[in-house]
Amino acid sequence: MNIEIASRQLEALGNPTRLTLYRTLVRAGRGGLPVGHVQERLDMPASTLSHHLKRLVAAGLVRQERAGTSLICHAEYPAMDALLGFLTDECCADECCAEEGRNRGDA
Amino acid sequence: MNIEIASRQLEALGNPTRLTLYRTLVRAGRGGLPVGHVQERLDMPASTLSHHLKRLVAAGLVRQERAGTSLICHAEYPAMDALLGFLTDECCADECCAEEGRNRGDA
DNA sequence: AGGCTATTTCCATGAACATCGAAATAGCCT
DNA sequence: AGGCTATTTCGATGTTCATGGAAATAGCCT
Repeated sequence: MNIEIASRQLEALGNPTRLTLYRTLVRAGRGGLPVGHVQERLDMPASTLSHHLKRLVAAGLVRQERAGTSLICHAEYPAMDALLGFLTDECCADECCAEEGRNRGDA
Repeated sequence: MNIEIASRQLEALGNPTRLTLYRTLVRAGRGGLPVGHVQERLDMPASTLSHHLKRLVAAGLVRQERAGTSLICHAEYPAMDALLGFLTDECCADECCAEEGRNRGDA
């Protein structure tokens, strides 16, 4: 993980439509969801959805798997974990945070 | 926390310059860092830095405190925690994730 | 092959973003 | 007030993004 990848992933999530889309996939769990199903659920034009989905895939946050004419979309949980870890990673590293109220591990 | 706020915060972090800036503040810990200090450390024009900082403040991820002519910037840790929580929040909610490999609480 | 469904790519348009120099402001100190 | 430092706002420019209709592609099925 590095700044380039992390910022690209955060940017991908930093749009209401895409964040909603991503959360829909996160909620869907490991089974994933076909594109068409997502489209119905979120009620948006197919081309718009496809663009956003492409961004999420390019960022490595979503994986797609073909199943006949449908494409199943899955949230890439490990990627999300890595991203979350990166954000809290070196918290207070320049200060050596020793107080209990605010550490990176808990909460 | 809601989609609007979360996506705004993620968007704020979704830029390499701003993410670097934010991480610098996260590393700095509760003591914070004056704008000028950040500027020297990241070596960027003051106006550019100011714009990015404003975005982070507007997103609620950074707090600023005046100290004489300097402005001390702090990472808002609670906001980060809330955001991170939001991302993993309803993981698999539509599927009832019961397997051990992938839950929202751990890791 | 022909038809059908699912999804993507092409294209265009308006909006928002990133960057940074120059000028303006805020706050101290004498 | 005058001068000094720290930081922000203004203004301008080029870039990227968001959106969605229309056309193209992918993959099945008969």
